[in-house]
Amino acid sequence: MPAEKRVEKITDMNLDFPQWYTDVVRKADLADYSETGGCIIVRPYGYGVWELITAHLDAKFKETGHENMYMPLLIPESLLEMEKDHIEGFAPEVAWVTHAGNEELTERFYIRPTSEPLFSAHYAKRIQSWRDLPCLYNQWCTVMRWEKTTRPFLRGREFMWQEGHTAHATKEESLAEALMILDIYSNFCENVLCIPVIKGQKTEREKFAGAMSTYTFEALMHDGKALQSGTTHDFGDKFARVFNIQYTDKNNQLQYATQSSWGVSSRLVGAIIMVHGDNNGLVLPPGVAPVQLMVVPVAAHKPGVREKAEEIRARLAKTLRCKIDNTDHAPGWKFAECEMKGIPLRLEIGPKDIENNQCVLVRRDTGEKITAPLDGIEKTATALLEEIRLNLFARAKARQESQTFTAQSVPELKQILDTTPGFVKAMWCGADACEVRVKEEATATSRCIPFTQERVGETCFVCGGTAEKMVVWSRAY
RNA sequence: CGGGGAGUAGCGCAGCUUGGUAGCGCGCUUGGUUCGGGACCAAGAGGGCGCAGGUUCAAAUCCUGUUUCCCCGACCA
Repeated sequence: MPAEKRVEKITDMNLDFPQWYTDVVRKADLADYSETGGCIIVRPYGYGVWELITAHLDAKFKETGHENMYMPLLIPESLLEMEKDHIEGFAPEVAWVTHAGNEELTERFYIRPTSEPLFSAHYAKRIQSWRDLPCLYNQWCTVMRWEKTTRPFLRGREFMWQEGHTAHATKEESLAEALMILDIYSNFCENVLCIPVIKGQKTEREKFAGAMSTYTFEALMHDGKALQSGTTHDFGDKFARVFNIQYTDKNNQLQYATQSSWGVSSRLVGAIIMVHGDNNGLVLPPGVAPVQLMVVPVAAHKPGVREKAEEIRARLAKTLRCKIDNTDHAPGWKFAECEMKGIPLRLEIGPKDIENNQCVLVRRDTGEKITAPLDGIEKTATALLEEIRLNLFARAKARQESQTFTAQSVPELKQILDTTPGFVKAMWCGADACEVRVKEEATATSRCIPFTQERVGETCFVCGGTAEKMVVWSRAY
């Protein structure tokens, strides 16, 4: 009893969400701070989650015809001159390489914040004929953006991501690509990460620097703030005209190629934490849990327990990611640890269970304890993991719906966000000035123009003009 | 970039007001007893106080500069 008081608990998420987030990151051992300012150390457990994310997505990219390749980390300054909007968007956060040893370089290089210029320059060389199209490339790498404020996984100076870059013959094709990838992303988010998302298009103000149109999927975090979880961009021929990416079509006519780019980053790990986590720590969706089931032997010193527990682990390891906790901590410590790390299922087995040829399964999502026969435990565990997956999504979906509102005026939007943060749907006339006013008066930004439109009012909620689109607004990370 | 907070043992903190050469809890090591919700006893190891200057006989403690981290805001791909 006094022992329990000494245990450092994580901060209550309802009292101090940012602190809770940091506590989870560190106590679940996902990441640590590094000696390099603004850059985190991704610990093996956090990297394990990322590896599973990459494995799922990489398979999807390949299924849809994409190939992985790798571009240099450094980009010569000369390429920076080329796409004006793009550069203006990135320039403030670009890090430069100016010296080699003590020698000042004649041409400076910048560390990629994203690789559109390199891919575009490459396409300009490689693409000659309609037969060279499409080019469907992707690279897994890290990028650098010199952020002023950072948060583990959510915003860092260097972060892990994937950037797809494609070139096509027509505007229809580059648009179709951007939309198809958006579906891959959002399906992955919903089915594997169990995070419900709203898909839509970014407004002119919020779109990617240099893009013709940007598509996004937005998720709602536990504290009611939105997280842009990934984006896809259709460039049309904008970059092609700057980089001179031209090909000869079937009619021997010179044409500009069209392009798309798309990316998701290790920010998804942050989304998982903030959507599913609770006051006991992390809650991992089974699909990306490095350990899906932890076997915890109870009274391991008693004859036969350790052996039996190991036997169960070996059986389960054939069908799922499974470990056994053979440390000499007390069982209660191990239980708490499993919870902190978000392991979806815990299997407790002790002398009493062995006597009855059973074990106790504990769900991380509900805390429910289930006594299950050892015979057929593989099937029981697998079925439970599937139930957990469905429940996590259903739970997050219900919360998102309960935190989605509509507003008829900017003061109403502000009032909602000040009291019950979430998504707010409101009609918009399409004018940039109105969007700016929302930002100034309610400190909210447009998250997206959802693909699934509904009319939640008759006129623009800012100016009262003709309502063009329903837009989802919120405060965002 | 603006406002606020903080850097003392691996982690969480106290000590700075009133300078005298660093302490507590957890963790760690060893031995023993334990083991179904963060066990207990005993014996140990470990830091010179973010960094750089300055004042002083003497600096975690005072002064100056600098850096890193956290929170809020601005900015943001």
